[in-house]
Amino acid sequence: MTGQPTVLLVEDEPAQREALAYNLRAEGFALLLAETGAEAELIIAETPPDIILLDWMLPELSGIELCRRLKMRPETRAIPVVMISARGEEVDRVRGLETGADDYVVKPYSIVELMARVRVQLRRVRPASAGMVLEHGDLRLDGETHRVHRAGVELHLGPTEFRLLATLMERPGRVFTREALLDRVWGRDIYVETRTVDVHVGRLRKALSEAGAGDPIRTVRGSGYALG
Amino acid sequence: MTGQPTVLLVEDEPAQREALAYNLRAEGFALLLAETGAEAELIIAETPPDIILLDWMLPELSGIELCRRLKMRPETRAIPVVMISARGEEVDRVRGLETGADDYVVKPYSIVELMARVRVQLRRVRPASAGMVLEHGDLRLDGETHRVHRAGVELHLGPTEFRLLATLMERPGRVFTREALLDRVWGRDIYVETRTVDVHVGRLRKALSEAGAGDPIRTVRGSGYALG
DNA sequence: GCCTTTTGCGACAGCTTTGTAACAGTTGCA
DNA sequence: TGCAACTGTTACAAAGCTGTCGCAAAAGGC
Repeated sequence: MTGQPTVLLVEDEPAQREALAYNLRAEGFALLLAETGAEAELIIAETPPDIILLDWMLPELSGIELCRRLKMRPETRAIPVVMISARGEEVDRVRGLETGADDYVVKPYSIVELMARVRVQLRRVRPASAGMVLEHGDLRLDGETHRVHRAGVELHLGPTEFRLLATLMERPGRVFTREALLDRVWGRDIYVETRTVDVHVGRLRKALSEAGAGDPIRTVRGSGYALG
Repeated sequence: MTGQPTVLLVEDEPAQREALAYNLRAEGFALLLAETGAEAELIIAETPPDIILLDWMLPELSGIELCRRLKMRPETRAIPVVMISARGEEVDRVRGLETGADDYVVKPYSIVELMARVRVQLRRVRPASAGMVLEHGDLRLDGETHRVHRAGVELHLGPTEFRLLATLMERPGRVFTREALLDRVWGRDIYVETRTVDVHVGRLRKALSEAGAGDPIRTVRGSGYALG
């Protein structure tokens, strides 16, 4: 269906818009631009983007209001919205997320961080494993039915263990650091102890061992974990 | 282990400097700032950074001249320099690299791209960081899976031995002094006995000997060690 | 050949990293 | 409400790795 993901950037200030647009294009995204909330709504109706970058302060229809509207309609609800705000108060962060925004960036923000957040949101919507069937060795993970089999035997995993296994299976053999796993499995801004990863790997191993022999997860001392 | 890498940013225009500085900090780099070439030289002498971001246009001592100077002195030659330029002609690109700059970015540049280039350069200096596959003779080291094979046989290395081998394999034939190895494998600020290197080379040799015949590591009496 | 310097390497104590059970807090649901 | 499943943290033990020492062996120097 699509090549690169489509990003809708809604920002009224020209300088900001150009800087962001430049970096988004350089990242290889297909770009849609809107200066006002109303304009954004038209574009969304016509060409639904994969993700929306939304400035908080907009003339006419404010970003926060637009976001609320989007999250009300079922056909646009699924599109992730990343809010960009000049204000940094905690209140705003909470309010921003309350309106249904999926993530939130406060100026001055790091472009690299923003790009990372965009990528995280995109991964959420079109994750490599969503609807995909991952196979490796005697393992089989179905992203659509959320079922996992080992050597034909179905095994029961909790949500976190499922995502953990899916992440490892996306790139079999590759070593993931605990930080990378926290990032991909738990999410960027959640703070959890590094060691929590170990515990979940342990749980995953236990579940796997009940369906087949041998440990498919490799511990790489000093670095992290890998599949196979 | 090693702390975060130190980046020296030399840029006279405040707006540019602040934007870059912000993004570099957000990436977790330790940051040194200089506004002029002369200032940069002082800082480099005092606290050698891991990498230098250098604006082409600088008052007093121009970026290109500073770069040439740095590449002349042996003690600063190894520090990678990434030039930032306002002009985009091919001529300049070539000239920039001719002066010894390791990479080159033309304004307007994507911050993400710049960061990527910085990381590439850092990886060159700090070994074994990324997913490179190094091969030499019957040896094969995969940075992504952290696996090492000799003549097809997998061998098990501890983290330090792995990094040591990776360092040697990055420049086969080159003789590394014990100090250089301590610097690259153990990290700049850790103090360990010089002789510790010998012990680890010994361990590495032992591990290698279990997978194949012949010692691929050469001892250069009075100097250090080299691969092949 | 003898003496000096340098390197190889076994041994070991101490340390860091990892595995795992236990526990308390949460959430979702009947 | 109570229950069941799941989560994150902690503490402790086990495993594995590290750095240093000491002495033997090797390599030069003369």
